[in-house]
Amino acid sequence: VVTYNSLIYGLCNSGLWEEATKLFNDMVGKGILPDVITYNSVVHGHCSSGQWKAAIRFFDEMIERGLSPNVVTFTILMDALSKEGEIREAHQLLEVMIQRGEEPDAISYTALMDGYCLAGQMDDALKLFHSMVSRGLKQDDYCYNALINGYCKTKRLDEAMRLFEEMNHRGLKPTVITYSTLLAGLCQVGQVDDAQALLNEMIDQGHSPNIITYNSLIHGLCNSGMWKEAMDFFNDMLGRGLTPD
RNA sequence: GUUCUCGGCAUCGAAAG
Repeated sequence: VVTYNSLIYGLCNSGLWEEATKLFNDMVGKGILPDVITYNSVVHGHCSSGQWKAAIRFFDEMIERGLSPNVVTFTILMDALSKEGEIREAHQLLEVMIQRGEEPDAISYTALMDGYCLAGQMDDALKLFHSMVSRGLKQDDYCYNALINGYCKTKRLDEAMRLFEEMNHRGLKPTVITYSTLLAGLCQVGQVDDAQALLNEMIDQGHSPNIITYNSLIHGLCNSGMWKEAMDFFNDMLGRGLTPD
């Protein structure tokens, strides 16, 4: 079943549904029953290509076959709902899983928090962030990044920077994603000097800005009409050997 | 050496809705 799971995961991630279905039937024919991981792979594949109906079809089928959705299954669905902006539904799933005795983990919480962050509902996101502690879950760099992104999107750079410092204090290492998020936020509100300083700090800390980092910077600057500064970063990027896309 | 297979965070675009 591990062999089939690996193959089906790969095929679903590439959107090769026909091939995946063939293997799926193949394994059943050989007496190897798809398990919760098989179904999770298929459901996730459909979710990440926006095929919500198909995802639900497999979710239902899985239950019909007597398999219990686990924390990963629920997180896949919550993540998909969050990204679609159906946060109310996503949050309901969190309640459902708790009622069923499936313990949500940090990944589940981040998926839902990200939904609130993308929707700009920062107080709801914060509530979840705090409830992680009461559930004994560790607040990791992923969930800090999601929150920071939310504050950047809502142009509350003070809060975003506060969280950035908090995560440093707690020994969590900011990643290239953390820096890119903040740089984009700073540029969008016109704090170009702060962005420049942070970029320098990032490099000092041994993180190389990538193409997305520069795209974020340039996009933020152009968005606020600062095309000159954007050109500076563009040249900077070329100087670092990055190829614009 | 957290090691058989599944889930969470950043830019833009396309598709879908």
